[in-house]
This record gives sequence, structure tokens and C-alpha cells, in this order.
Amino acid sequence: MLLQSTIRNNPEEIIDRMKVRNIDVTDIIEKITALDKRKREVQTRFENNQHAIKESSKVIGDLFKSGKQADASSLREKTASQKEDNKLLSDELSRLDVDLLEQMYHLPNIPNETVPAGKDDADNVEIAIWGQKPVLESSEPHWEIAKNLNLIDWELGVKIAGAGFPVYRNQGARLQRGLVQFFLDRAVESGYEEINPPLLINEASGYGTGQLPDKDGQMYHTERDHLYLIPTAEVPVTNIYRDTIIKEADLPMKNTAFSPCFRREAGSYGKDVRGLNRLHQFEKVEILQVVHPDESYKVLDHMVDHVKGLLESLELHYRVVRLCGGDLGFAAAITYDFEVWSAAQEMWLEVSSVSNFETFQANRLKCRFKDSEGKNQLVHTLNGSAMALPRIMAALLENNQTKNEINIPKALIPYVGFDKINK
RNA sequence: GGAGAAUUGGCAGAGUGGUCGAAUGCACUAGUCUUGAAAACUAGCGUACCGCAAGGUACCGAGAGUUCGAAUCUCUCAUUCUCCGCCA
Repeated sequence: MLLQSTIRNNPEEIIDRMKVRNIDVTDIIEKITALDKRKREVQTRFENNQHAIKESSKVIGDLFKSGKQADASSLREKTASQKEDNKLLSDELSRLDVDLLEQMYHLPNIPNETVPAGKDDADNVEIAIWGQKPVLESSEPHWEIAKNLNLIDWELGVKIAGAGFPVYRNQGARLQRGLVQFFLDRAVESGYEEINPPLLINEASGYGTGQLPDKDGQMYHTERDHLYLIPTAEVPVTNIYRDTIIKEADLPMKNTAFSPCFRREAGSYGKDVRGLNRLHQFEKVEILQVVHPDESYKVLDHMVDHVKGLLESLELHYRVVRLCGGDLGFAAAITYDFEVWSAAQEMWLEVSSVSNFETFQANRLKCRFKDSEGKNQLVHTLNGSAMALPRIMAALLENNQTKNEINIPKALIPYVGFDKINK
């Protein structure tokens, strides 16, 4: 959520900057400006009346004590009617608050200056590329490999849960677990504190990171207990910092968390969702930092480097793209996507997304730090996947296949306990 | 799942209808003293919003209510603790 003061002070600038996202926010900014103005008027009147009522109450108390019953009673009646009038103002004030917040929730973050304008992923800008496309002697897609080698049982997943819930078995399960361990170890080595968070979250946490109110259709919901299954560990881990004031000296906070992620992702079909490309349940290791505002862009670079390091250790041909405005997530000021080459599908697969949210999340979360002058300032938050497992697995299976086997990259061998999977 | 008790500022802990945003202690910050430190003393020390400011409003687990006036009374919910039941 943007700061009210930002909107109040620079409405035109916001409208202009949002064009990078390919959206026109003129209407919403006008609504917010009007609501904000009205709210402040009503608030001032309400508070003045409230003050008068409080003063009267004190006088009534004194009158009763000094035995002036008659004076007290008449003042009491007068105050009661004042209070009734003020109830109307207070009701209007609450309504304005709700309306204003509702509008604020629908305004996305302002893109950083370096974000290119654009409509969709076709306008993203490739900024780095590493390795090269492998030359394959066999080019089965990963879903065939996984099925033939009994690494993943797709039908069994359908039987137990439904489409999008694969069952990993044997070396498939082992590979998955090894990758998790590898990613977590690398994050901990880089100074991230490991967190094992709740997989279900309450409503307040959903609002804290912005999944609610807008994207509740994307989360699984447990009706009876009003809890949501997490779509990413970002949600529970970021909410660690909801309603907190951190000591400046304790910044940055660095956390990593492994978790299954649950996504309903309704309504998409075709090759983009085949095999491991898109699932209802998948596993991911997330990295997250809460930092001083002056540091956040430096930290963003560090996080990008961390993810690069992981992909290079896994010897996967990848590229980094800077998301254009139209493809940028709602809360992000800037995002770098990492895509690995899927050699049999012959397409790039997104495996990580690293973003700086600046104060957008912090404002909703009310996460501040006390600066050297003792004033509370909003922190900047950043997070990134490091990494999402299924597409890494897809790329590993496809890119490392020969006629007879799948080769495991060196860095991973100690984690999985085998150096190849025989066909 | 059942019964009981509790929830106040960073922590501990007073406060049961009237001037309480809240005593006191600890912690913390600044100063005095000291060669330095400790101790002692002095002062400061919650959050948010409105306001140029003076100042004002709100918040004592959350929400609703009673009252001229609520931390204090009523209702609903949440959480924690103790006991019983169940259980990986």
C-alpha cells in the first residue's frame, strides 16, 4: 500500500509513473484525493466536538461533587444530545476510513525509474544470460522422462488429490529433497536465518502481504477455520514483521524458508501447464530481507547474485530479465525474473523472481525501525525464490539427459546420493 | 472437546465508574559527578492520525454496548495458563 502522504503530495506524478505499468490510475487517484479531503474535514469536526463533550463531562463530575445537582442534570442532558450528533460524524468517519482503505488496496506500487514501460512479458528486457543451450542426443520432455523412470506418478496424484498434485517417488523424491537441502544450505551460508513457518495463515496475515482482499481466489481456503493455505512462504515469513518496530542496529533481517506452496491457479491449459510447468502444490525455498531504505537496492543486487550462484552451481543455462511495467507484480517496485532453459520443451521456464517492494509491503504490515533521531520509519522489504523446485527439476531432467541416463550436476551429488539416474 | 483463571506501555506490575495515556520498579537515552567505569543524582522515555503551530483525537487483547464520563460495568470473539479428556 502506498503512503497516503505520497498520494496527497504528488498525485500527478503517480498517474504519470503508473503509465509504465500500462494502467491509468487517474480515476482512483481522484477518488482517493476526494475521500482523503472529506475524511480530514469530518475528522476535524468530530474531534472538536469530542473535545467539547469531554470538557463537559469533567464539569458535570465537579458539579455533582460540589452538590449542584440541578446544574449537573441540565448540562448532562445537553451533553447527551451533543453526543448523539457526534455519533453521526463518527459513523461517517468510519465509513470514509473503510472506503479510503478499499481504494488504497487497489493502487499498485510505483515502479522504480529503471523499470521499462511495456504491456506484457514480451516487453521484458533480458539483462544477463549464462551458459548455453545443451546439445541433446535424446530430447524427451521431462514428463515423459519422469514417467518412464518412475520418478513421478502423475496418475496417482490425480487419484489421490487431482491434477496438479504429482506424486514424486524413488529417485524423483530423493532429487526433490536433495534440492531443498542444497538451496537451504546455500541460503544459511549467506547469512539467512532459517525459518520453518506455518503453512496455513489467518486473514490478517493475508492482508499483511497483499494476497487479500484481491487475490483470495488464488489461495486455498479452509472454510471451517477461516485459514488459507500459503501460496508461498513469503506470506508467513513476511508476517513475522507485521506490527513491529525494529532497532536500526538489528537491520537487516535475513530469513530463508522452505515450504510447500499451494495455488489454485484456475483457468489455464495447454503446453504451459504440462508436466511440472504449473502445479497446485509445489515446493520452494524463499529468501527474504527487511532492510534500511538506503540499502535496499544494494541488497537487491546481492539477492540477484545469490540466485545466479545457485543456477550456476546447478550448471543450468539461464537468463535474467527485468520485468516491464505491465508484467510487474502489484506490490513490487522492481522485479528480476530468472528463467532456465528447458531443452526438450525448447522454452524458458521462470524459476525465480526477485523483487524490491520498497515501503509498499512495510506500510501495510506496519513494519518500522527507529532511526538515529528516534523517529519511526518504514523499512524496505525484498524477497526472492531461491528456488522454486519443479521447473528446476524439469530443466535438470531434460538438459542432462543422454540416451541411457540422466546426469546429476556435481554440486548436487552429495545431496541426492547418486550421480546419475539410469534409463 | 469440558471446567476454571487471566490478558494494562520494552519487561514486571498498580489501578474496579470521574481530571488515567495510565502509579511504581526495572530496562533504555541524555546530563551532573568521576582519570575511566560503577554507584548516586537530574531529566527524558508508547503508537497512530488531524493541525503551520498551539494543541487535539484515538488506543489498557479485538469488536460491539451501557453512561454526561469506561482500563474499570455488560455482551461476543481471540489468545495464554491450570486441571480433565483425546492424541502424533
